[in-house]
This record gives sequence, C-alpha cells and structure tokens, in this order.
Amino acid sequence: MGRNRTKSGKIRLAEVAELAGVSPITASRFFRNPEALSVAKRTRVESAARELGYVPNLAARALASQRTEVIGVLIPSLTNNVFSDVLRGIYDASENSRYSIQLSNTRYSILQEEKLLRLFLAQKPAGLIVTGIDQTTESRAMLDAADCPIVQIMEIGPNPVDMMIGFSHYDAARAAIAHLFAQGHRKIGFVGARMDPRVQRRLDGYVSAMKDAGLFEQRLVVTTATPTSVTLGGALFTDLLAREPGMDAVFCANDDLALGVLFECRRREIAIPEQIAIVGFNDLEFMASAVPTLTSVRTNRYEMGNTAATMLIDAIDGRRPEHPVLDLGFKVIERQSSSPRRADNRPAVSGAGAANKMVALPSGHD
Amino acid sequence: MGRNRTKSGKIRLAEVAELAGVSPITASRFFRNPEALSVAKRTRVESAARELGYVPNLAARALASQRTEVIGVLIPSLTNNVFSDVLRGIYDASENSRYSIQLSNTRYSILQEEKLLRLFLAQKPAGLIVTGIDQTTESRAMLDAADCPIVQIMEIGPNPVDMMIGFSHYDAARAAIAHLFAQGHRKIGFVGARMDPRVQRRLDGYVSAMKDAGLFEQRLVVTTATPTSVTLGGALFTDLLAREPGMDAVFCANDDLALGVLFECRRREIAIPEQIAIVGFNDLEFMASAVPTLTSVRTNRYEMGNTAATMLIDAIDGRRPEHPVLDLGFKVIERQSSSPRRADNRPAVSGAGAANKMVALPSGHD
DNA sequence: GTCTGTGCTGGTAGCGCTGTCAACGTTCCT
DNA sequence: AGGAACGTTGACAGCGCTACCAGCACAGAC
Repeated sequence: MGRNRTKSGKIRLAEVAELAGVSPITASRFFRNPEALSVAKRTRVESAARELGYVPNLAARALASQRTEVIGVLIPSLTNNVFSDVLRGIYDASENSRYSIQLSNTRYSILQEEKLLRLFLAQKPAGLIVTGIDQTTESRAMLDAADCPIVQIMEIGPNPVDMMIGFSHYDAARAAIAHLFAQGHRKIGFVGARMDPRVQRRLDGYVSAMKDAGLFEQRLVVTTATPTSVTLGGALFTDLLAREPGMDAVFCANDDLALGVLFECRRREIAIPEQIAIVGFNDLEFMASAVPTLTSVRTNRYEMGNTAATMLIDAIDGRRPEHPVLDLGFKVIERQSSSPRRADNRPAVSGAGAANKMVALPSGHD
Repeated sequence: MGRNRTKSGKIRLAEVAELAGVSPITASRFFRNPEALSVAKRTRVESAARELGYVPNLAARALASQRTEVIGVLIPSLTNNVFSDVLRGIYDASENSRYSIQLSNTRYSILQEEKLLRLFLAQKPAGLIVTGIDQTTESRAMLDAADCPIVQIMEIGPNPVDMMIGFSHYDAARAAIAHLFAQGHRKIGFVGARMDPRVQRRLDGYVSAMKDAGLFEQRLVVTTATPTSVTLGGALFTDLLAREPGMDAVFCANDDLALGVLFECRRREIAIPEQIAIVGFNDLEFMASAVPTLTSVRTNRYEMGNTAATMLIDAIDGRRPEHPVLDLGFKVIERQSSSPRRADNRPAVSGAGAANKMVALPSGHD
C-alpha cells in the first residue's frame, strides 16, 4: 500500500485502485466516465477514493490526455463593472463543472488580445470565451484554426467564429433614442467615453436614429478615448452644453457617464427631466435609486456570462447548442429622468423602486 | 527533425535541443536558469527556440517538477468593486511574471473558503493570496502547513500566516468618526450591509470612538446581512431616521451605501451637510463628483493587490520581503458632505475635483 | 604530477495519468 | 449449438519535461 504512495505523500490513482481491488485504468475510468463501470466496481472505487482522500493530479491528466480542463477568458477590462457582472456569470457557471477559468485582460487592445490568444491556444484550452467581434485578422485565423469550442460574448454580428451570445448595441441605442423621441425630445446629445467597438456601435445607432428623423448634427456628439468615469460624464456634458445650450436630452453611452451628467445638472441647477432628459446604458443598480431615477437600457450581463460559460461547457462535452448565436436582447427601462414634462417639477418622494415601465425588444440580428 | 515533433504537431523541447545542437536537458535549463549556460549555448538555444516558435508544455513541466506556476487567489466577492480594484492590481503584477492567476470566489463563506483552499492546495500552487484574517481553524491549519508563500490581504492583524498587507479597518473607522467630531457632529449614525469581518471591524471602530466620547447609543446602528447596494443605503438610512430623527451625521460602511443615503436625503429634502453629514468608506471614484461631493476614507485597493502579488512572486522566487506585514494605511478625504455648517446652504458650482483636504494616517498594527 | 574545486553538460529514470487495443465473459440471435 | 455483439476490464506504452547524479574539462594548490 505504502509503496504506491507518492514521495510527496500524496495519494495516487494506483493506490486507490489497489484498495478497490481493480486495475489503475479502471479507477481512472471511474473519474472520467463512471457509467462505463459495473455498479459493483464503481462503488468500490468510489469508496476507496473517498477513504484515501484522493485528489487527481491535473498536470498528469493534462499531459497524458493532451488536453486541459481550462477555459480561457479574454475580456478588455477588469475595472468596468459591466465585465464584473459578466465574469460573475462565467465563474458561477464554471463552479459546478470540472473546468477552471483562466482570465486575461486585453486592456481594450486587439494586439494584446492577439498576443494573449497565442499564449492561451498554445496550452490547448478546453474552450475559449472572447469579447466582441472585432479581432485582428491574425487572431481570427487562430480562432478559426483552434480545435476547441469558442464563444464570442457582449455583442452579436455576422460570421461567428463558433458560438456567439450578446445583443445589438446598435439596436439598443436606436431604441433609447426612439424612447426619447416618443417623450417629445428632439435635440438629443450623445456622450461617450473609451469608444471601444461596442460604444462605437451605440454611437452608430444614435447617429442613424437621429438621421432618420432628420435631427442629426455633429456638434451634438461628444466623445473621448479616455476611460469612462462619473467625473468624466460631468466634464463631457459641460462640453456638450457649451456647444449646444438648447439641447433637451442626453443619451449617455453608459451609466457612469449618466450619473456624472445628473450631478453636473444638479450643480448647474438644470431640472431633470424638465429641462434636460437623461438616458444611460446598462442599467446598473444605482440607476433605479438616483434622484430623479435614471432611465437606462438594461442589458443582461450576468446571464450573458453565465449562458456563455454554460454553452461552452456543453459544447466541450459534446452537446452543441441548437442555436449557436444567441441574442439576449435589451430593455429600455423608463424612469423619471426621461418622463414626459410635467407641471410639477419635483420627483416623487418614493421614487426609488417605483414601478418601472419597460420596453422589451430582441435586438435584430446582423 | 520531424521525428522529434509531437503527434499534435507541436514543437517539443527535444526538437529545440536538436536544432541548437545541445542535449534536451541543457535546453530545459535555458528556460529555467539561463545563467547556468555558457554564453555560446545560451544564444544557440535561444535562437533555435525562436526559430521554431517553441512554447513550453506547462502540464509536462508541472508533472515533472512537482510544482505549478499558478497563484491561487481567494476573494469573497466578484461584484463588490472594492475587489475589482484589488484584482486589477494582482493581475497587473502577475502579467510580467511567469505565474498565472487562479481565481476563486468564496462568497463570503469561510466554509466555502476552506473547501476551495483544500482544492487549491491539492494542486500545489506556487503561492496563495487569501482575503482577510478570519479563517476556520481547519483552513488555518492547512495554510500553516502549506509549503508555498501566502499573503493575506485587505486587513492586518496579529499572527500572520506568512505575509500580510492591508490596513486597520478599526482605526480607519475611528478616524472617520474623529473627523465628524471635529466638524461638530455628535449624534452619528452607522449604516452597514453584508457585515463581513472587515465591515464588522469598522463598526467596532465606530462603537469605540462613540463610547470614548460618551455618545454611543445602540439605536444609532443599523446593519443587515443583505449584500450592499445603493438602494439599500437609502432603505437603511430610512430605518435609521425613523429610530433617531435627531441624528446629525451618518457614517456609511461603504460608498454605495453613502450614495444611497445621499439620494434618500435629496428625496426627503434633507440638506447635506447642514442637516446631516455623510461619510463613506473606500473613496470610489464617484464620491468626488457627487453633489455635494462626498467625504470618504480612501483605501489603497489597487496598490494592495499589486503589492500583494509582487511580494508573493518575490517570495516564491526566494526573495522574501524585509517586512512581511505591510500596513498601507488610509486617508480621510474631507469633502462637502461633512464640511462645517455654513450659512450658504448651496454647494459650490465647481464642486467636483475641488481641492480635497486630506488627513493621512497609518493604521496602528494589531 | 596529483589532488581538489568549479563550471558546465548529459544520461537515466521517472512525474501520475490516460489512449489504444486486445481480451474476457455474457447475452442474444439465428 | 455456434457465432456475433455487447459491455466490461486490463496491459502496455507513452504524454513532454525535469530531478538527480555523474562526468568532463579546466584551473589552481600543494
């Protein structure tokens, strides 16, 4: 018995097999495909493993089987709370599987992404989750050649590498603008930061909606490459206001910016929504509790991460999903900051948590 | 040449060695300890590896060397933005090392932590980062027995397992209350959510400061086990106000709660700081840009993660730090929400980014 | 000239597990 | 009854790398 023990004192599969009275390979099978064993041996191996406190050596398994049980995840930012929700979904889904998550941060650089992709692929991951649909041609070639399932998350578009889950940022922005139109707003500004591909598509959606209505003007758009923040929202709004004092609404590319605009309005004593309406994007938790409560476009971030990881794991295990491209849609959550103008300029006292009118839309593909 | 190629088409060390005209073991040494090679062989192996695009097989290395290049990280939450800053620091520090991060979420459960710890330790990590100092005795025993460097982060306390980096939440809370006392406040409420050990210590600091001043009353404290949120801040503050309408300040266990209190005050038309002062904790970005700007206790979260990972990697590589326990301290950032009462009840128009008065304190050890 | 020490290099023997294939016993069909 | 088909089991041979130890050449000490 002792002779089967590792030098390091760890219990090996051989020892479990010996105690169970089976060959090592049978014990090995127990951990990979228990159904293949007879019930008698299965229970024998199981109890032997438990008795000895056996923990498989993943390195040996990876070496022998020529594959790992690692899911690589490439996201552009760890700071942005949008990704923390997605990540939580991914980790939750991976928790009860035998796969572990290997996370890397591309810092919004597709070159960095390419480099990380090369690194990941060299270790033969079981699967890969990548953000967005804008990869370098080199990255794209690597992804196409990869022999593991891949999920692209955050948005949907044509030509998926493999699986895809997200929504149309373009349509979501158009829906936000349509909502503002419906409330009677016309001079609608756009405030955006970071300007990654998804924010860019929101801008595109805004531009097209405004053009469709014959209301687009370049000076209504203020953007910057700087990372987003609440403070930045106030600063960009200040710029916008200087360019176009007659503006009656602002569409913010994310909720942090929207909060910054809210505070800046308060600082300038601009009434919301009477003088200026605000719409954010993502529907972070605080939007429902701000004063006034802030309208936003709800995106299903946790669900996105969770479903992506679940789909990926299923695909790794050979259960490919029926629909490899999944549109999670979005909802425009209408709140006080964009409600129709009223005579009473004060927000309701019990504003937080008040029933939110919702407009749900699946985003159009392509 | 071809015969050294893996079935999978990957280049092995043996092939690099052959091209370089050295033995495999010499090539192996090149990657682990280049200084041990003569300059001639070093350059030969280097160029051979580059020419072939060699990428080491980590599983084989781990199996043969009986150790991994994985740093395990155990944090209680992925949602809390406090941890996203810490994580960013950790990932940044690991990026240019050969170690990779394996992250797991304990969900604020020390039992879950114990389970994960067992899992991690079984894979022989190169190092471990764990959150806080409140482990189960079983966990503590495992950590003590672990044969890898360990860093405890987020707080400091007696009996470090190995290394430790953080600050005293107790002292930080006392400093916040001292600041409020200095501004003339007396009836100071406490609002806390989640009540993990660190929040509990902030509460302890609050209680002791209030007792020292002979001002403590149990009904000034409102806490809940519910996870924190902005909305919850408003709700808890509402409770507090119902219990003690005469309150003149609130110390919030974190900034989300503080923002919720701010909005609730606005909803109730309570003037800040004239009627009630607010102090938060962590100094998230939005605190400087709220209206009025919100006082908070700044904690060095990114630096904490970054330094923890750097210390850990150094220790793994045999360079143990001079001081295994590092107190990163904190700063009370005084802003409008706790400024002395003024006749003018309106906040300054250019409030955001206005010079912040700071009170820096190292937290006392133990 | 012999001995010891140092710097570099290579051979051997696994690390712990799994893929492949063959073999076994049993059942079911013709 | 004979044979095919199936389910179950085990032997063998590595997966790609590194720990360990031995060996070599050379330098310096006696």
